[in-house]
Amino acid sequence: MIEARTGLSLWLDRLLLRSPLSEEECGQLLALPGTVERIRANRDFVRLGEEVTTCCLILSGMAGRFGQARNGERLTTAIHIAGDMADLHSAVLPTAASALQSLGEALIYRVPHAAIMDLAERYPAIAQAFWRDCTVDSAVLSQWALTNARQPAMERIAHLFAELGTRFDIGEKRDGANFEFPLTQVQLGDATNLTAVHVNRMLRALRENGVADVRSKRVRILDWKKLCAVADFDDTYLHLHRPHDG
Amino acid sequence: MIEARTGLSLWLDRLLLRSPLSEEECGQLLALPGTVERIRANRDFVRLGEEVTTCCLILSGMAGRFGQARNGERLTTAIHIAGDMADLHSAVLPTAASALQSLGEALIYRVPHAAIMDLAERYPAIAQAFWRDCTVDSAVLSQWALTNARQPAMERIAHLFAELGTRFDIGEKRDGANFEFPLTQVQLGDATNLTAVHVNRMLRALRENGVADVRSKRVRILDWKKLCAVADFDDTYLHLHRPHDG
DNA sequence: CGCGGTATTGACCAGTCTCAATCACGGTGG
DNA sequence: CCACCGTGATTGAGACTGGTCAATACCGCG
Repeated sequence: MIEARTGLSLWLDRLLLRSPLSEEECGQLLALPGTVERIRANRDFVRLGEEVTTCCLILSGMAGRFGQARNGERLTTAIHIAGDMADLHSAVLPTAASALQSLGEALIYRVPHAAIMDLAERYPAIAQAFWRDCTVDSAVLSQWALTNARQPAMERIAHLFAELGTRFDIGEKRDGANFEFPLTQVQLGDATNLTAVHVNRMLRALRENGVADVRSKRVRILDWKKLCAVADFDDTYLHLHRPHDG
Repeated sequence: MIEARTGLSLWLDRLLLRSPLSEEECGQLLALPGTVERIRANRDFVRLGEEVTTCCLILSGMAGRFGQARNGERLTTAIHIAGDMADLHSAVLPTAASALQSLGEALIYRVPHAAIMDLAERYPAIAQAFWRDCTVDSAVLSQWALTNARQPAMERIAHLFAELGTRFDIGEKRDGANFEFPLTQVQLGDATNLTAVHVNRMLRALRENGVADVRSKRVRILDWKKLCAVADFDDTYLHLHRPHDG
């Protein structure tokens, strides 16, 4: 279970960025029980409307959260990377309003709601940290909605890359300017509300303008400044910087 | 302060739909301190990026939550009615990521974060209720994003009316098929991601098809069945029905 | 080596936006 | 009591972003 431990600690690091927790509380969080599960590429591992009893921590790979219209069209509303508790919200709202799909192959750690809620009940600071984390998620979603609604196609795609790059840059040795990106162009379209055809055209434009090169499941950001300018990107909404220190 | 008491009790009713709370806990919630404030029509009363120290309970009127792109364009991400704690999330994330604007004239009750967090710390069940409520808000936002992204103009507008009608129908004598709606067509466009011109054309179409009549700050739903069909509306995402009773 | 899924490109189409003119209505001052 | 004014509503004509349809190329894998 070394994998799970690493994932929990990644997650804890992120919680600590936003909420102060005592030694004891950290220990309790790192000791959360669960089971590791390997998810094959592009599989739904939480289905829409399902009654869920666990939260899913991403250990490796990526996962998309998405909603679905009655005609079956999907819209990805969040992309989760290793160290994200993808559906912490399900602990208080177990009927999945949005589903989860692996993007490429992924490894997850399923933590029972019971264990999560038990900690929340016994440690007010942990409850607050959970609440806050869900709130940040919601802020990210709100930005996502704004970008998808108000920006043209290229800006939307650029924004997604800028967001992911920034998140990869935090707290790890991963390179925010060159990261694995296992989404197909269709999936990228689901996230940016575009057709695969148009995604393709925009990726070409981004490459030709020397902004970013997306190829063979990998994003290479060529010019971070240009990317942020194109994307109208400002990372404050991600709340990845401690409010009261350096 | 009779007004404030009524608003708090409306809010409590909604909390109780989703979370069980003891007599004592209900009493504590109803006793939350705060100050009543009258907001003139179409005024921002929480500005973007501002450090907030209170949560705003809507006592009467309507308020819009919105995000803003750097070019100043707004996107309304939620519409709040009387009895909604519009920015409960600000209690754990005081830097306003989205602003609040009165839609028409409104009356609000500002509750200090300190009082909210104090209750959350002393009563785990209250903390959980708050967390759950923010999560429902997030689910609503997610549906909003899906609708705005994937549905054509008329469906989006219809969906908004269906959602509001449903929310008005709960727990009060207000009529969900005929309610005050003080938004201008520009503001309605901000919420549905359309221009005022196109909103106007779609409202006409809704009227001509006998679905809904929107005129002089009032929505009249002519045919609820048709409206839901047009809107592809399903109210489960609002979580307005108690999970375990009738 | 062939197959299935993915990527790429082109030609054309459609929903929504933009620009612009006109209308309706509530409030104000004379 | 009425002319005036400003905001919001309504309507038309034309432009543009992104979607649809369709053909072809690529690539990993059995």
